[in-house]
Amino acid sequence: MIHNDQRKPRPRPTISDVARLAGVSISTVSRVLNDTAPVSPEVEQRVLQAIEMLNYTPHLAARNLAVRKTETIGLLLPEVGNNFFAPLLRGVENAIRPTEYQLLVHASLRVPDPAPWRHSPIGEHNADGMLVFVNSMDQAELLRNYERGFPMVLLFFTPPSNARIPYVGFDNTTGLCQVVEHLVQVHGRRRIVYLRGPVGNFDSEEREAAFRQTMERLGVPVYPELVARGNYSSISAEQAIQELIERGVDFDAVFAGDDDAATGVLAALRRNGRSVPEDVAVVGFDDIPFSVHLNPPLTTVHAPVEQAGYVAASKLLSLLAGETPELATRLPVELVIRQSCGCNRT
Amino acid sequence: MIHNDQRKPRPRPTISDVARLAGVSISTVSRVLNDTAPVSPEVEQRVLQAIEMLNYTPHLAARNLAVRKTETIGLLLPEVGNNFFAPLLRGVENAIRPTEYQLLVHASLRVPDPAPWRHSPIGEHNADGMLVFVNSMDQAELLRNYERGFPMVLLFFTPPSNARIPYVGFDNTTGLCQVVEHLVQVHGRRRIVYLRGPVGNFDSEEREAAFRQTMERLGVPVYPELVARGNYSSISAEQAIQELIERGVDFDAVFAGDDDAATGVLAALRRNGRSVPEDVAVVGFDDIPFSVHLNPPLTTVHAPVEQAGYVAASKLLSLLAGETPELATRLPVELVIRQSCGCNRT
DNA sequence: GCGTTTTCTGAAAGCGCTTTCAGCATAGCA
DNA sequence: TGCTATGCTGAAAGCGCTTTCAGAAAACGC
Repeated sequence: MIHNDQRKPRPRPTISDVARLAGVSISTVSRVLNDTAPVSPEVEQRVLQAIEMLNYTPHLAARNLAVRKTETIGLLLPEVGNNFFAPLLRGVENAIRPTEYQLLVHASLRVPDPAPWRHSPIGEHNADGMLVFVNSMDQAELLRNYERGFPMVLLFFTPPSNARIPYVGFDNTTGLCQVVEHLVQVHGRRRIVYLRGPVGNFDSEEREAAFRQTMERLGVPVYPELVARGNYSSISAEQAIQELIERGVDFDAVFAGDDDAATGVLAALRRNGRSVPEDVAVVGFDDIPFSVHLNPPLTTVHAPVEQAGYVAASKLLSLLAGETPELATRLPVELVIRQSCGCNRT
Repeated sequence: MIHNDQRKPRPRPTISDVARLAGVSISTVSRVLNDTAPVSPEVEQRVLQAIEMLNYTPHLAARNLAVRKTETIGLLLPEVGNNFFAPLLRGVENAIRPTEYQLLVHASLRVPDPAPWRHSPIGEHNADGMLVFVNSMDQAELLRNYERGFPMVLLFFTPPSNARIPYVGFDNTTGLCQVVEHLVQVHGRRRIVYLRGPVGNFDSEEREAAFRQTMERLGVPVYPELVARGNYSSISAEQAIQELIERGVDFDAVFAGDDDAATGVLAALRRNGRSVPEDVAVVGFDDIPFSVHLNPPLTTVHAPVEQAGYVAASKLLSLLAGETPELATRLPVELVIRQSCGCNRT
């Protein structure tokens, strides 16, 4: 027996269908839908019934057009699949849930559009405001949106100096300071390799500055051959360390850039027979859930990613409510000492 | 000096503004925007210039309303923060990128709306089609959408028997069969604890059935005290194992449900002084990126999550193109043998 | 040179909704 | 009883766009 799977072209019911069935005008239907004006109980009942019968759902695009709001906020990401993307999104969702807002996520991967007039895939044409992740929007467009008064909040980078756009990030400086001090003062490491993040990454640069500054303060030289390029990923970190070892460079500790990179560092070290933390101590940044399960458990700096998402979304929400949230939020990070630095050996 | 940050109420330019500035009608502007009809070069030039000057961007909601398409596809998730959510999203994005479609993501967390007429936060009112993750939409609504002919494809669960909705999932049966055989035939384990997934989870149930079936085929009893409740999370798995140990239950292997759970299992085992894999072998499912970095490296079943996202999105896209994609796709999984089962000891 | 295409353009009708405005009862008040 | 509040409802305008339709101008055919 053939199952009848014809796509029934029965069009979705509109507000007029409901109105007709209920024997009222569309204005009245709209009113019971939105509770914007009193409607007599019996009429309301009829309308509700009609809605039920037709299985009617209002068409959001039409409503948006009429009220000139989209009720959605956008989240622009440079890529997707980053390991701390999940907690970030969770934070954003938590902030948004109690509101009427939807979340529109777009991972750009920067494929520039030939048509000059269609700017970002998400912008004031389809969102009331947006969360902009570092490196997901070029500065020109950022500024253009700002000029227009489009509500935005920045994640993990600061706005150009003349634009007063709220942002949230981590207190990279304190975090780096703590972890470096720990390496140097507690464990006496001096030849510390510094694995950079992606070029142009805000956090990465801030962290490097803090690193150099702290090292200087502690009177430990930053050996040029010990700062290597990474991009916050496991493989690139693994390669970088492999290369250092092959080049015969001597080092007794590595700051991996982030925890993802740290796993790569651990792998490379293990493969080359260097023991952690005896031969070389390794520390990360972020404290992703897996760090505790690494071998050895990773000493790292805990960055409250979920909270960052929550705070950023909250800021945007308050912006949308016409308030003016605090401009800058640097979330505190915390050194979490496990074993990869040399502490807590069993 | 006070920076002037007044939100300039200058309204966004509309197509009429462009038309006026260019000295043409809005129809003409629309035509150059969409290239839907020939426009003389000089006029086109004028329009383009006006667009440029006004920094005009078409209002998507209005366009959507007019063309009766939203150009977005929805992704409905039961929660966010799942560890294989990132690769899934990556797959979906990859499939979508070459198209005009946007991605609207919503993590539900099931807070039922009191208003009966506003169904899902994402549906035919704001998307042309959607990807439905297991447990993110109740069956009634699924069916209602299906009746309406709303394009959907299901992720990791099969539709109710009478609904011909495409879906993609993993070949759980083969995967489980392989891993269990490995445990039993290669390593001679017999008292295997089986950690379930969340109740009502499709994959979980399919896997359990396969587990029992394979065990029977191999002539190994499934001890009731060895099947424990988990929910594909590290903590719950840790608790479950802890409890088994405290109850004095004897076992020599554990199938953890998924890799997240496996980390919990490893932690519990380590804490109780059981060595892996000597005392107990542990295996997972999914092969998330971290599995290789666990201690010991986890033997698991590789599930192509990103591919699942890609395939699902492709199916939806073809549905939207009016084609009829293959109904069911079970992606092949593959046993990846590392050390936690007892192989490859150094 | 005149009808006939062909090319380009604008007027206007919608898309499905909200919202103002006015209208009509009915209730309240004197 | 007449008057103004009050409560409820519908007509109609409009949100910013696309798309038919028809008209004007230019190009073509003979």
